[in-house]
Parts: sequence; C-alpha cells; structure tokens
Amino acid sequence: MLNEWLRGEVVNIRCLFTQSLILTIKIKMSHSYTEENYIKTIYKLSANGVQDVNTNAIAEVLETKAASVTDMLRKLSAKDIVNYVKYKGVSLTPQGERVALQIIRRHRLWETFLVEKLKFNWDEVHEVAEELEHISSTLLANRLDEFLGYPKFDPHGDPIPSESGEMKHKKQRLLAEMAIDDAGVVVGVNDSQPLFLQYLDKMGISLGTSIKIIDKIPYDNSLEIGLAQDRCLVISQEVSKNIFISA
Amino acid sequence: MLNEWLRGEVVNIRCLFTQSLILTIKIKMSHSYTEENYIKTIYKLSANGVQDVNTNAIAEVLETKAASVTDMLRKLSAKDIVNYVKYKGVSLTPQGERVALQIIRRHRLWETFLVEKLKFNWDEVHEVAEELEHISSTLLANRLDEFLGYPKFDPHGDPIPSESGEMKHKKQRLLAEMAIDDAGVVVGVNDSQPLFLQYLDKMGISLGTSIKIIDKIPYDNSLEIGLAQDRCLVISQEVSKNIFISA
DNA sequence: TATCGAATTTAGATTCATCTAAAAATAAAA
DNA sequence: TTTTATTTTTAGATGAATCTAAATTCGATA
Repeated sequence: MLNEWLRGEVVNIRCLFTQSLILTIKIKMSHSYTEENYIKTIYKLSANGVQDVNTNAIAEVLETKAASVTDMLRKLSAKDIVNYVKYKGVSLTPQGERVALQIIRRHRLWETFLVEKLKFNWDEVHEVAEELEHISSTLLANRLDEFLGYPKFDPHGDPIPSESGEMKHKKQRLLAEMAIDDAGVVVGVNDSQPLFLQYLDKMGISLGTSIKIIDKIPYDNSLEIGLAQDRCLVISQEVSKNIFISA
Repeated sequence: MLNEWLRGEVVNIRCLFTQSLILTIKIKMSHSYTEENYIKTIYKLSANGVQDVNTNAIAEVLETKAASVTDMLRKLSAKDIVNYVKYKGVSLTPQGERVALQIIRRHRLWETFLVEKLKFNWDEVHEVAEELEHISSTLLANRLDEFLGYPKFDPHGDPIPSESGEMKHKKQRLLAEMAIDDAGVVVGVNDSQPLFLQYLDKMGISLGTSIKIIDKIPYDNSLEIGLAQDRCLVISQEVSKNIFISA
C-alpha cells in the first residue's frame, strides 16, 4: 500500500498548519526476488550498447514466457523502475539503474567471498551468488566489502560497484581482436558458464595469465597462443571471443 | 510434479526386463522459503518438551492467521514432513526433523559468521540470518562451517547441528533457578531479542561472563549478582529466566 | 501500399500463500 | 450433562507470478 503511494526514495511531509515542520523520510524501496531478477536482466541486456531491450530477450534470459515479461514490465513501469513503451521496448530509469547496481554489487561481493574465503572454484560460484545477491541488508554488503578488503573486481574480472554505484572501468580488449605478436594478461571473461570456466582451468588459463598471440588460423579463425614456459595451444574463435586481455 | 510422486529421499528404479540394473537416485527435496519457516517454527515449539504443537501457537510465531497455518499443515503433511491430525496438533516426522536441523544449522553458522568475521553485534544478526538460512546449498554450509573452524555453539550459546544433525548438549541451568552463593559462567541466552541482548551488553554480561548469586529478593524474585572486580548489580526475574549458566 | 511473419500484448486460467467470515470440533464451566 | 467459550477448520476471495492461446501491432518485403 505504502509502496503504491510513495514511489520516490525521499519524501517530504509538510505540516498542514504551521508549514514549518518538515518531516523528511528516506524510504528504502524493496523489491521482490522476482522483480530484482528482471531489473538485473534488463541492466545486463542494456549494457552492451543496446538502448531498448525487447521482451523476448528478457524472456529468454529468465527462462520464462514473453507474456509474463509483459506483465512484469507494466508493474515495474508503475513503480518507476523502468521506462516502458508498449511494443517499443524497455530501459531502466535512473532509479532502476541504482537498484540494478546494488544487486550486481552484492552478487560480485559474494562471488569474491566464495572464491577467496570459502575456496569455491570460479565455475561454482554463480548459482549460489544468484541467491545470496537478493539479501538486501546494506550493512551486510558493506561489512562484507570491508572484510574482503574492498575488492575492485570479482573472480571473473568483472568490476564491483561501490555502495554509490560507481565501478572501475578496466581497459581491455577481446583476445579474438588482437593481432599476431600482441601480448597481454587475462583480466576477465565474457562468459561465466561453468563449462567454459572449467575448460579454462584445464588449459591453465586464469585471471593474470600472460598470453601472446603466435598465429591466427584464417580457416576457422582459431588462435595459436603462447603461455608461460613456452607452452603453446590452439583455441577456437568461440573461446577467444570470451577472454578479455589487458589493453 | 516429481515432488508429488517421489516423497522419500532415496528412490530405487529397477529395470523392468533384466531386473538386475538398479538405478538409485538420491533426491534432494527442496522446500519453499515459507515451508521452511513453518518447519523451523514447529521444531522450535516442540523442542520444549511439547509433543503436539497447536495451530494458534504457530500462527502467533509466524505472525499469520490460524487458517493459513491449517492450509500449510495439510500441505506439509502430504509431503510427509509433519504428522498432522485435525484438531489434535502437529509434530515433525523424522524427515521433517532432519530438514529443521539443517535450517537451524545454516542459521547458526551464519550468525557465527556475522559476529566473528563481519563484526556484527549479537543483537544484529538474527534478522539477516533469517534470510541467509534459506540458501540451501550444502556445499556452502559445509565450507562455511570449515571456514569458521567447525564451531559448536553460535554467538547466543546455542548448539550448531552437524551436517548429519547432531549437536552438542551443553550442561546448563537457568540463572533464575540457582541458589545463593552458587556461581558459574554464562553459556547462553534463552531470548535473542535485540532489546534483551542490548541490555546485557550494557550491563557487561556476555558469553563467558562469570556470575555469582549474592542475594535473592523474595519480594519480586529479583537477583543480586556479583560479576568480576566486585561489580554488583540487581536483575529482575524476567532477565534471570533468560540467562543460562554452566551446570 | 498491401500483406506476411515475427514480436508483443491481452484475456483468461492456474498455483502458492495468504486473508476474512462462518461453521465445526474440542475443552471448560455451570 | 448441557451450555459456553475457545480453538481449529472450511469455504470462498485476493494478490503475485506464472502459463496458454488468441488477438494485436510492427516492420520488412513484394
């Protein structure tokens, strides 16, 4: 009920008689587990330069039906979390973006915790972090951040937003876009699926690994790369498109 | 759907033709956030020697209505989590008890983590742990347990069940039941409400504090107790009934 | 510009957890 | 033992999030 009336984050209530007593309440809007997943998905889909995210894309990511997405978009629109125009697409409002960044912050802090402190492998953390990210206590997130030593990047190389939503931009390029004899260090991955990360582990590639392009095979765009100790291997374009190297 | 058919935890599927191939599947039943809260509540209400927990008691703890409780009891009964007889009351099945102990395990491990690692006060942890306890990953609970050094008791002195559901029984008595000149050490509290714990903090009482009964005031059953360095104070019976002392 | 096909939205139904109000069962008191 | 009070359950409704199937809109092509 209150949620319906008070959509902003800060509300001023002025005394009717004196006009001098102003009560400023900061309202912490909370969103359901489901709403948070939609917000996060819209954020991620608009991150790649996309302006208006379309319904089907959201449905695919969330493994749900387009009709369900439409319903939720109307709801989030009423809450001023998204700009939604029927048939046109959806984008986050500044408010929605703030919410998204907080969710992402919590997700990445938990992933860091799981890997650094609980010795999870980097391919095991996503699923659990998907649950942990919804615990909304700000104190918890901030204390965790402090406990971890204010990390700037998570185990996959993704930047961790600060409490106010800022994040470090890492200068990086895709391994697939480098030229022969270029070299650099792995600073992130573009895909965090367990199968991909397990493959990298097997190949001895992780954050911080030095890589040099030895050759490009034009036939299928696969790459011959050099690692430490003259170790050489060939990786497919599929793989090279999902590894970020320091610029 | 699968949930409806397969209620146990282990299922054997025998090949129809050869009869020799037996597929044993261990099914991890999962319960909704809401179901888990009911299970936990029933466990806690039956812990105090009560055999059959009644509907109203559950409704009161969960701040819901008796009618809602009845609905959920029928549901949990169908899942073999509780023994439920209309109008008579409810108790956990062995299966339900296992589930309850896992939830309590996770709750207490998280409380320990919050206090020991994230520097929460013991009155701040309950609410957050109520959310964290529902994250069901067994790997997470076990790694957390390991990370904390396999603690046997949480910050309120309550025992932490092991993965198999066993817990240390602490020999203890209520401060209210001790005689004049008896002495001992605080090993737990019977009430974890923030207001109570903040009061104890203020009085300088925490786990491990040595207490000696100096006098009992018969008028209102309040106690005069002695702490370290000849510090003396008077506490009400209400308070003394909520502090456990080593036996 | 008329039409086709894909994307999107509406309409109506379902499931879960909840509620209120009324009925039924149990327990306590007269 | 009857009556009364309390507890518990049923019946019917609601809101959130979802679904299917049908209708609508958009954009691209002929």
